[in-house]
Amino acid sequence: MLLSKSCVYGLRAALFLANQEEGKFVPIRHMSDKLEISFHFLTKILQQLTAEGILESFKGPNGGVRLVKKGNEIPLIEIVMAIDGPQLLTECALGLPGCGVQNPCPLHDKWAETRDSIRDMLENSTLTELVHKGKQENLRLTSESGFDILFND
Amino acid sequence: MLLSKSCVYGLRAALFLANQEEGKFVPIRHMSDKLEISFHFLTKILQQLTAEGILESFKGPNGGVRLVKKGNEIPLIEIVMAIDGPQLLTECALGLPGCGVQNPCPLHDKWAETRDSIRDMLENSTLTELVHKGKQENLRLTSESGFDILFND
DNA sequence: ATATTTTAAGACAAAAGAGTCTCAAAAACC
DNA sequence: GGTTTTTGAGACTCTTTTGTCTTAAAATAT
Repeated sequence: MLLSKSCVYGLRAALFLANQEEGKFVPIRHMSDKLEISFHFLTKILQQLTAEGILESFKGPNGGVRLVKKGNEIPLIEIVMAIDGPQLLTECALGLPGCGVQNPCPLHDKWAETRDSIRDMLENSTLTELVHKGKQENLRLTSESGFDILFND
Repeated sequence: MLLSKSCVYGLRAALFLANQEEGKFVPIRHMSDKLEISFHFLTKILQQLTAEGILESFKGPNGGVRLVKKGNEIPLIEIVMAIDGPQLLTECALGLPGCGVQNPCPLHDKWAETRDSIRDMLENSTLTELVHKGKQENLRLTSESGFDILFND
């Protein structure tokens, strides 16, 4: 698996937030319902994103979480780094510690190329970009429903 | 993590075998010592490769395992598919079941591209190719030693 | 103040991945 | 036949990931 489940849930939630009215706090319970993710689990994941400064949270009635920056300023890589850490883009494909240009494994060069294309994808896709694409084509954010679920309450 | 640890160990062992005299059975104990992988764990992994028809095994003195095909006929993807299965190259990046051209998630197109570049790398690198590269430049197959460990007994 | 709504924190449980161990089965050698 | 060397199969343990639950703390409203 490329991304952990936590990371995937974090990405889905971030896309959800990027589709909301800017600056509005959205309750995690609402997101967990819409995105079909366990409330407590999602809470834990979003706490990480809050700790990393990607989200802001507010307690109490009308509280919730929201993006600190605008969605078009947040590439996917930020979410991935915050949750899964840099391993995906730094680790040796053969698992050898300290593999790098100086002391490579036989796969190093080829893997470095592939890794760069993963990095590029994650750096060059912003939340807003994917939300627009998703809305235009009514693509899916859950196993069943498309982006429209984010509106019909 | 892109590949599971089992898969990485399987790849290292396959490279080791591709560097041995063709047709010779190599005891797993010998490989586990050289590659610094737990004997029992490596045994279990290589049993999978045997079950998948990538290795042949032979019991008793002078027994061991060997590659069924020549190393230059075995791309890395064969080992990866045998151990980790096709998930890496089929699964949706957002974890949505049934994501595909018909019913894509917002990341589908970009991820499909990236995934293709991973597939290409794994399809276009053969064991022999990496062994040659490794021998020429004395690259590493373990955390400490280079390819020369495969010779010095 | 008290009750309600929300996130925060952390204990706990279940499942999957990684790794160890034991015993059986096959082959070779004596 | 018995001993040794090897893989095969499976039970078992440890660790990490995933997921659940409980309680606390902050904010709001009445």
